[in-house]
Amino acid sequence: MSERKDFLRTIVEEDLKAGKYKEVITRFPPEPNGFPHIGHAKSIAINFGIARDYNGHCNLRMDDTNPTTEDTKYVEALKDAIEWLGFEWHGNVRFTSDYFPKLYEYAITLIKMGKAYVDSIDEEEMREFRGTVTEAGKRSKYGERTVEENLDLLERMKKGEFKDGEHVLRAKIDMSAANMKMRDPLLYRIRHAHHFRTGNEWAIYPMYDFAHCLSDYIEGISHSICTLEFENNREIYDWVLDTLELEPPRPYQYEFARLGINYTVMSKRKLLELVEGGQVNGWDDPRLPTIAGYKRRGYTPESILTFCDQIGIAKANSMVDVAQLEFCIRDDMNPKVPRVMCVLDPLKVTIENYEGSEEIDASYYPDDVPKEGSRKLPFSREIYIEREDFSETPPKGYFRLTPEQPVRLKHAYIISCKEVIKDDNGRIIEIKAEYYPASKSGSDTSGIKVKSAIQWLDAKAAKTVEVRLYDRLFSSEAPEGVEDINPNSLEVIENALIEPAVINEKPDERFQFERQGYFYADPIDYSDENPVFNKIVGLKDSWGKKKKSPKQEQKPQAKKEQIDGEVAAMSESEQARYDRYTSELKLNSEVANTLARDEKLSSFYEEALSTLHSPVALANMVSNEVARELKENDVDTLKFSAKQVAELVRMLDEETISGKIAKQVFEEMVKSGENPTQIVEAKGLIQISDPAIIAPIIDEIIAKNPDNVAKFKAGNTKLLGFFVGQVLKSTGGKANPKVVNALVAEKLH
RNA sequence: UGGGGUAUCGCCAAGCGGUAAGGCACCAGUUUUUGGUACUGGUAUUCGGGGGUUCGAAUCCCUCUACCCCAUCCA
Repeated sequence: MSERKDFLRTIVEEDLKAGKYKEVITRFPPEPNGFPHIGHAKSIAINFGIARDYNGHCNLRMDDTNPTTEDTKYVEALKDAIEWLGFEWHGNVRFTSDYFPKLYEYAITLIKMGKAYVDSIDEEEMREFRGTVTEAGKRSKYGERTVEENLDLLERMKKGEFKDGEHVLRAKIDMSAANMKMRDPLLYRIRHAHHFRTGNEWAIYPMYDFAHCLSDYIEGISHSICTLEFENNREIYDWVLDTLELEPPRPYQYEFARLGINYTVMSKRKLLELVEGGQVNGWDDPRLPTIAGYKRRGYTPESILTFCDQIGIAKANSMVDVAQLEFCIRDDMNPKVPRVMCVLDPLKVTIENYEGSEEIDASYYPDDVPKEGSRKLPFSREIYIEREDFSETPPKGYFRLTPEQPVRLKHAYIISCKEVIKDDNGRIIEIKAEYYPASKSGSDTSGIKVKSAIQWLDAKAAKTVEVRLYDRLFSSEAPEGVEDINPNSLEVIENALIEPAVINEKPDERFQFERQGYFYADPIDYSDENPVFNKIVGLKDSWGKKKKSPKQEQKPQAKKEQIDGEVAAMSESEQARYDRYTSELKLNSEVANTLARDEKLSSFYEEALSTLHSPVALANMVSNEVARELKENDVDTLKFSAKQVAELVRMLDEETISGKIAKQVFEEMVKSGENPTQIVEAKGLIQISDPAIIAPIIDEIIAKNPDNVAKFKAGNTKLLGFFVGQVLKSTGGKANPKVVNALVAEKLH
């Protein structure tokens, strides 16, 4: 478990501590209507991860309430994804369809309570009756149906007596609710369709908002975690469970931001378009962000999970950089995978002073990877190197082979270029080279310094392989659709060369092709006759980057100008109050404004003012602290009174307590409604202003923090606050901060 | 436009009135027979803007702005 908690884990811990649930039970509830992608992986990591961290469990539930879009092949894909990621669901796979009978019973209960009715208007009318975001809707006349009528109709709907769309069951809530979702949401619709599990048994199917909360409840879920777009649905979730007066405990819903990654798309619709439009080769195309795609490409489950862990969980819509994912897979591969040599674009090199052949022993792992294993590298007169590793006219900073610059053949000898052979078009077709016999890797006595070591392959022994190079599927950071597709996202190299050990010995299925990247033996297309490797990800390439963009000028974008909107005008009475507050009571305009514009606040203020004539201090307290409490509550639900607030301010005025303590006392009043004087007395919160008491505490703090003293003296004046904070902390907030400030400043100078 | 959310470095993200964590990316240096890895150091005088409260504000109050979600018999 990561030691730093996200907001969901914080909630779970609080609930556990409060004894709200015996056990944490989460669920991963996909609709089986598409292939899971890395966004699902995030949700899986959260739900299964939380269950694991708190010794609870996580269910897998297929939310199969819409028979027309769902299919059993998707449930298999979903199960595969979870297993591949290494999680285990609790018990059997659950299906919302398992609960159809129970759900139906709950619907009947709701009807009997007068909380649901059968509506029989058509879709168009329903839309009209729903109103708009700014206008209230109205209930159809069918809302008046009797319980008996509703019961009868629902039963006949279930039996299949009506056609699709003739009737629906709706919750009877509020057609003028500000939350559109609460305007009598649909609970059931008629659907004469074949369901992949229940067949033709049901003619009616529950809607998400009805089925989901109850399925959670039925399974004993404690924390129902979903994505942000369901925030508005939470109110129905609560309404259904509360209205039914179910036996506690009941689940609560929490939302987090779904995952977005740049240069790709994540919506089911867009993914489907790509697959069906033939832009990619199926759901497991390695360029797709589907779990099947990552798996086929060679990503490991560990790397995906690490990624999910690194990006965190929050509520801000965000777009994660693919570089973060790429880092995770590289980081996972680096210490695990054998290094091997592969040449993608071969250039022939003839070593003119070499006769015969030999086999060179070479470790699969570099010195910094503590793993054992090696293979034989055939070596003879004719070899291939990467075309990019030779340059006749090298750019500045080029480390590889040139007519003037020798290079090491990795694990073998140093060579230098003697002659460049070109064809009629001026294309280089061969290099004539010379090797240094004394330079053999491991026993080099030549004393020749080279700037780099390159991969190479013996011409006769090298094996031909197919290598598939993948680049990002889209060229735009936030692709809209097909028009943003990167035309070069797939490059197939049919005749790459690889060392024979990779094919013959098969030391692993994932490799680092030295200096190129990590590659994976394609699980489907690979055969001994036609080996195929997928590029998982390239190595970091600081040379390639430098070449492409010599200087990446990062101009700091100018701070964007913010336009201030109009502030709503004050009404006449508000204006009158404002004028009186500023002129008569000498309040500053901001405080007066806050008070004057709020009916509740101003009357509270004036009531307090009648007890204590301290207009400014009172105004500050009311417009800041009391305002917070009055935001969501009415005056009569508050536990404290205006009189008590006045009392608190009086203590402040008399300097019995500090402003800091006043806040603390106020919090207490909000919770308990106790008198401020009593709170202060009971907790001994009276302010300490005597320097004789404070000074020794400061000395102690200074003695304990020599580093910070030094930093302060070096000019970090922010640290004054640190010292004041420490002193206040050790006095329980009671030290008079003004005195502390003065004393600390004095002692540190 | 009503309601519900969100805003902290180029990208994620901690932070809950007392020194602006961390990761990715980036830059520099050291090591290196991978221009990889590893290691070291550098990157926010400032938290969407403006006010206010406070000895002290990213954190509390007011206000403005931008973005996301909601008017499927989808989930």
